Amino acid sequence: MATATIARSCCTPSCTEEVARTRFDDERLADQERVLTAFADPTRLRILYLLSGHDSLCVCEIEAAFDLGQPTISHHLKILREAGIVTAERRGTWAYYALARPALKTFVSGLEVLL
Amino acid sequence: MATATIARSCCTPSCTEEVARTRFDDERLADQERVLTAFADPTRLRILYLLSGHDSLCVCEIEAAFDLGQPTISHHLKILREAGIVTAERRGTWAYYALARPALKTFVSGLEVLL
DNA sequence: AGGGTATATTGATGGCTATCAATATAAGGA
DNA sequence: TCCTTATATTGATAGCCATCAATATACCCT
Repeated sequence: MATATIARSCCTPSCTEEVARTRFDDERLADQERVLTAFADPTRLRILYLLSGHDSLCVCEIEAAFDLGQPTISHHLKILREAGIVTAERRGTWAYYALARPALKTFVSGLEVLL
Repeated sequence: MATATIARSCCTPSCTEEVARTRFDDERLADQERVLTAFADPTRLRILYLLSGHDSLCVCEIEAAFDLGQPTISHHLKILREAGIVTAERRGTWAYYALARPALKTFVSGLEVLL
């Protein structure tokens, strides 16, 4: 019967070396991180859910769903815009926001490579 | 020929009212937000990518892939653990981390309802 | 042109968090 | 038991960001 060998290092040297040498695709990760940061806020996540139930919504309607000042909502919409996951269209005095579904789909697919 | 009517409000009253009345599933959203917050950090995102390429990794190996102190990596691993997207197993002196793939899958599916 | 409404921007501020240094805990070997 | 190594926790701090008040801009109507 073989005696159980006690490991004297946590992993094989080759694995340790390979992990230590890992280089990341920084540009791709920066994009992904921008979207993730846009998602990772209670208000913005709720805005996205709001938009998912409608073709598009006017800013004043979005405002009405929250107990937050108008500049705050405008700030969040800007972050969502800059992350590329919502679109904004001006019609007269009003601005209409909608999900950028293709970009969202790309983003979710990007996460799936982790699985 | 019909004269173009100028809108005097941004949307239909019924839509505006419905949006204003929107109630969110706060508990579900809190879970989702915890995972999103765990994702939305450069170091943690990279840790997840590292883990995705291996069955499991020892903490000291993860440390070696970053220019950060050991307590900082330990802090990030804790956040990932508490979000439920990685698992930790102690074997002797070492701790091995791995992706919690089922939880990740659930999370990604949760995002897909937005599409 | 002037006034009113909708949205965006700016500036200030409090709270959160990524990081580190120091310390604590856990486990194994002598 | 003592020492060493691996990991976790604690405490302190600097930088970031969500929020608001004030202001600016854009657009429409008269």
